[in-house]
Amino acid sequence: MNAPILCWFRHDLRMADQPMLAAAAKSGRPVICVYILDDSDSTQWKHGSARRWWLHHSLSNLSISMEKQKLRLILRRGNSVNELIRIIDETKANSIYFSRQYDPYGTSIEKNLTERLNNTIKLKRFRNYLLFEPDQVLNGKNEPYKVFTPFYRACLRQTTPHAPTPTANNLKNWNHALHSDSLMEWKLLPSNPDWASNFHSYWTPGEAGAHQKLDQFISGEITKYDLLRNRPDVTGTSHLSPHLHFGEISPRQIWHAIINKANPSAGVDAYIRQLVWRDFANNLLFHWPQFPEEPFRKEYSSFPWKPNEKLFKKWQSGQTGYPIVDAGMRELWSTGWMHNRVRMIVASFLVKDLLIPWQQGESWFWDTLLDADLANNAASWQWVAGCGADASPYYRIFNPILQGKKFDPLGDYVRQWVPELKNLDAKHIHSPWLAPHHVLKSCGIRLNRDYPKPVVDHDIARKRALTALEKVKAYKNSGK
DNA sequence: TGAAATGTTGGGGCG
DNA sequence: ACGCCCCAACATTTC
Repeated sequence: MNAPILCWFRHDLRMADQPMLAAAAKSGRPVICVYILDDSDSTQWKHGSARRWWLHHSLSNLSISMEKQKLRLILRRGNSVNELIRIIDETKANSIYFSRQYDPYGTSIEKNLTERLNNTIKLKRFRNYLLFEPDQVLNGKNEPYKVFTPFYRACLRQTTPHAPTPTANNLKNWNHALHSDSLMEWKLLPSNPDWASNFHSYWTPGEAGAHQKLDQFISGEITKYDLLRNRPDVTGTSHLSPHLHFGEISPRQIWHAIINKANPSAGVDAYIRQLVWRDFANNLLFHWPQFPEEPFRKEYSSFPWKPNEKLFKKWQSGQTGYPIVDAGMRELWSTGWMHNRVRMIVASFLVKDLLIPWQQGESWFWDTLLDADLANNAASWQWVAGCGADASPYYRIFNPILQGKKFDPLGDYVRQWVPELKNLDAKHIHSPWLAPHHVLKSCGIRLNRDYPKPVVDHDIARKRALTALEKVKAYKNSGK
């Protein structure tokens, strides 16, 4: 009669706007809260190194929040379905509540669980990772959208995302002995070397940190978001991405907080639009599970990539000789995050100037980004590579010098992350190899010693990329 | 959520 | 003072 409810936490590591907890509280039955670290599948998309750091702190935080309500977070490691069934056996729980995921691995776990349980246990699936459900935003032909803008319009025509669920405060923990791993045993934190030692000065994982970032953003930059979001040299973005990815805050909470607290402005509209991009990426991944591995546009499988470990390492370590690219890659390494404008620039450079397969860049981002999200990562890399669903009609090659001048006009972003160039003036900082000798000398820069010369000449690389593209066109015209 | 190529304009140097 | 050329600076077209 009073069997406990198993509340299975996934990408929703929060207590507020948590419909599964609210529903469990309403039932009056005791709850067992569990998080499972599932490294069992053989895919390459396990938690990346940076995400493991975040996960550790997020779980630690969630666990403390739970203790305040006399709840306990059970940690298990292993195959999700096996562990859930094990806990069912150990506790005689008769329901599992959880939030739906949209990635291939998340959905396959849900499917396996449903099959294994075969209706013996009540499964209740909640929806709160996205604003809109990918299987409900469909075009006139009842097909998923492949282009962002129509998708966006269709979303805005839907019912407004409902208000956040009130936080449950009368939950009863199922107080019986139940094994939990200790978080430290999972060794999610890096050591030898601890490359994340500096992350705490940029990030506060956990629900409170998420709301702090949101409040700051709403009372500050949001009204100018449309103007500032492309400027890596100023604080113009919300920095919510890792919090969102781990579900420490839900997109609905963000949506409603913005609508209720911020003055209507072009900045607000632009930000909401970006939130919907997140839905769009998940929509693509949901309907196209191979999205992280294969080009959406088939003809791109004929693109003559030139994998090159040496150049790839220079890109990873921020030693390409293009300051805006190197600044971005070093920001990523130092902080686990990179400004979105710069992500596009470094991605374009890898894929178009170096002709290195986009999947390699995707994997590096997956390992180093705290906000690494399968859908967003795949959609963004495919977009830059030109093989995505929403590709532009022309082949877009970013010019790293022009992008630098345009979006880091004073060079402050470069100075912050490429300190060897910090004395260079704005005129030369995005192309130090073009600076006169006396300028370099007075700034204490010896090219190829203090800072590399460009690993490729952009003008030549650009022409090479256009030539490479001819293969794709020929393949397409040959009728696939 | 580009940028190169091409076209147009207008000011200044200069014969 | 005039016409001519040069070439920034800006606008439009094209991929």
